[in-house]
Amino acid sequence: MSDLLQRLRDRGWRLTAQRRVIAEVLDGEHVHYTADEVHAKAARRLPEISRASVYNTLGELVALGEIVEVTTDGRAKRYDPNAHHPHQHLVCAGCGMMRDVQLTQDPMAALPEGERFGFAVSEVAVTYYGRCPDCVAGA
Amino acid sequence: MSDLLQRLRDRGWRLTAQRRVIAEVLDGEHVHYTADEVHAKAARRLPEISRASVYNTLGELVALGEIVEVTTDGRAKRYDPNAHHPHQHLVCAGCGMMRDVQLTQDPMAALPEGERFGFAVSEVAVTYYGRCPDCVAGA
DNA sequence: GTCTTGACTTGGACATAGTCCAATATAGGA
DNA sequence: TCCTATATTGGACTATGTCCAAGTCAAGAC
Repeated sequence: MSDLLQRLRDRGWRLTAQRRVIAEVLDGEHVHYTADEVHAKAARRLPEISRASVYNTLGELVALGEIVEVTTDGRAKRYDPNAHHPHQHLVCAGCGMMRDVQLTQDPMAALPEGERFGFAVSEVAVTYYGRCPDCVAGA
Repeated sequence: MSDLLQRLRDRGWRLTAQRRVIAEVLDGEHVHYTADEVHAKAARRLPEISRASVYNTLGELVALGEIVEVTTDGRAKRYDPNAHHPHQHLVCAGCGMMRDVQLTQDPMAALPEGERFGFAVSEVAVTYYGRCPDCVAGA
């Protein structure tokens, strides 16, 4: 993620303070923040940053393939900066916490040709649901 | 689905006109309506039905395991009455249309023990994304 | 058939997540 | 330093979903 700003500059992005702060917030190992969480964390460094800029920037980063939008429940979308390493997600049904997981089989291979109904299938998302150790202990 | 009303009655449900109409709307082969779509279709038969009743009834049916709530994008949740036959979903990124699909491998088997991080994993959802024949032709 | 009662329904206010837009500010090239 | 296309801003607006007090009604008791 450290060279993200360089890649964006190479693509003709204007490097504003807002974009820089948002990129910094997303820089981390197992980060899956909602747009509002990104906004709150960004605002600690740049108090006047607007929600609109956060939504704009996240949308642009998704379009560029630098981050991935993840929807697990019907709540807020989360943004996953680990876009360059294919992986799936494990979600706690209690607290919503998310972890990246690696599968031993390619899920795309599990969908036979006869079940594609003429679709041009391009992506697959696998989400596991359960209770994290904290929520199991708490319940 | 035809015996759904009987099952509900057996569980002590009051059989109201609203619940009957909602159950009828959900009765179909490959139906994946949003709550608002269910409300619109129900209102054609029972014009005074309220949105609150639709949300209440759908929530109760989900809790009873008679239908399954499906979230694919960040938009409205969809409700899948095909709850008694395990399956996954294929979604058109263009128009949002959904199909049920059967996989050749159990996706739960693809998550090794070492990737469970102490979670009590109970469910898995696999969603394939692509473009349906109509959207491919239209684009 | 009528009564009774607790479960169900209703409309509207409220909450949350996200989008849109016109006015303003600014990064970066000339 | 200036210019201008691009980015940011606040606030209004939309979509989806939740909550609640008041009124209604299904179905068991008689």
